[in-house]
Amino acid sequence: MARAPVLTPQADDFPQWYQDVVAKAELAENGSVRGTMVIRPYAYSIWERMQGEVDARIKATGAENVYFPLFIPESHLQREAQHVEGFSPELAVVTHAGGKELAEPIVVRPTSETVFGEFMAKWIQSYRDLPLLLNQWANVVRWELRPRIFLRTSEFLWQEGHTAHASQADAAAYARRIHFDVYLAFLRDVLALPVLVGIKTDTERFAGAINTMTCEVMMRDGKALQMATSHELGQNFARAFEMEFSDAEGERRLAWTTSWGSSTRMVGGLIMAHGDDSGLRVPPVLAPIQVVVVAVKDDDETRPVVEAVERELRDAGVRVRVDARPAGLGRRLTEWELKGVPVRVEIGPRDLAEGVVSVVRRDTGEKAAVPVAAAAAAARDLLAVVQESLAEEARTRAASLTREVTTIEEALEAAETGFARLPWKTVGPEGEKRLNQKAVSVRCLQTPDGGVPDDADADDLVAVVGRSY
RNA sequence: CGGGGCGUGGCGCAGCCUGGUAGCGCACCUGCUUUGGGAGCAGGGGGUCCCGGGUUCAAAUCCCGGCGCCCCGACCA
Repeated sequence: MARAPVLTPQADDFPQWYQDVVAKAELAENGSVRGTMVIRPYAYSIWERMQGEVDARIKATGAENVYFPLFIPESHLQREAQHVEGFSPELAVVTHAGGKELAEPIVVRPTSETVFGEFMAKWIQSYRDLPLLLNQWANVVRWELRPRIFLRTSEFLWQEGHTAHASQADAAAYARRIHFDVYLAFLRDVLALPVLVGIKTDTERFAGAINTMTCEVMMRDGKALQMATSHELGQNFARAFEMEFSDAEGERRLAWTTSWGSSTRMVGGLIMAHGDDSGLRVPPVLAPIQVVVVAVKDDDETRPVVEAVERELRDAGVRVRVDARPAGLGRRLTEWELKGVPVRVEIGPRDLAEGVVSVVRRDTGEKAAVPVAAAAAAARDLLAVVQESLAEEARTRAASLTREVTTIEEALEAAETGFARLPWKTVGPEGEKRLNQKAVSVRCLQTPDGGVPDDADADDLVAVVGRSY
């Protein structure tokens, strides 16, 4: 049956499609201050699911949650030279409070390396205090030139981890553990995304870091989105904040620190990596609502069946929602499609007369008539199928839009539709500049087998280049 | 900062050129009928026309000056 298009088709205008989804699926709206956003209940529930999954993985690495203040003295930020330089253009600064001008301006945190540095320095006296593994869930503010809802907002929500270690090797190993066991695992297993892991080039590296690792994901329009980063900060922040400890031999030594973060940007990535012309497609493992049971008509015949299927699903541990609202059926189905609920069970008189219900997959639209008694099990079993199918589709798409090339010219051409892979030594800082002039960037450097390089100067590094958000 | 566009009920827009009762679609409220893909009919409510000044008998409309927002590029999770 022909359905009126609800959204601007992706092929017509991808950015417009994105805005349409955000609005029509009731995910978020612009706030009253430029660049800010109001996150609506459904998107927030997705974020809460992300938080839960990421938080559990962070804690499994041994880190503990804390909370640090929103305000940072301006002088703090200036303690690490590259750090200030990197962030000062996008700072929001408080100059007045309590009705008068402040003696020292207060910065609204754009990230918290500096405050964490100050306090971690106080808490670390001995090698026995190391490693110190902290994480916080917070909001940060960066006055971006061009805001885009979820992808780049002036204020956003994230988690930022800050750790201190006794040796560079330990810091490096921990940063990698976070990168693989938290970020890569979450993006791959929960968000069903194909992830490129690698390191950033000098120009793309975090301000103040000696090494930045990234998780890059291709969106459906072929552009890249950085979905999480982990930094080795060397001793730069430890030095700036005098983070010293006595080692086993009684020698005073400087700690090695890391920081790592992932943000509400991931919601935007989820939308753009899996969404189709009918709206969001939320992977079942993540979905706040995994199955929606729709009563075609809320009458005495369907109600008991709806309730039975709901109970059975709930008992099976499925996150289920019943929709027996009086609104027209078409409107309701459209809404659940926009919101990307992975599986729908439709229960109505026509099916019930034959003892069946309809079980529908959101990812493919495939519809099956299933006997009432088997409905809940069928819906539940579909969750794993949809999860894998979304993952496979994203994998295939990314692979088909990635080309192995040998020259900058070819890379530029490939970047018009997706990614290009080529030897880093044929790009180099000069080639990187040329790419940048055409709005193409080096997303990451990988080992030939797609791993994270341990040696940034290795001869055989592969550069993955593309356009990005 | 450069380039485009736009400010008119909650949302999307028309009206402006050529000044004269503020309009349409969606949404909302009430009732009835409906419910297998954005329901139908009937009735109803809701407006500092971005702000300030000017011209005029009369300004959403013309003139001057502000402000704000959105989109496309350079900076970034």
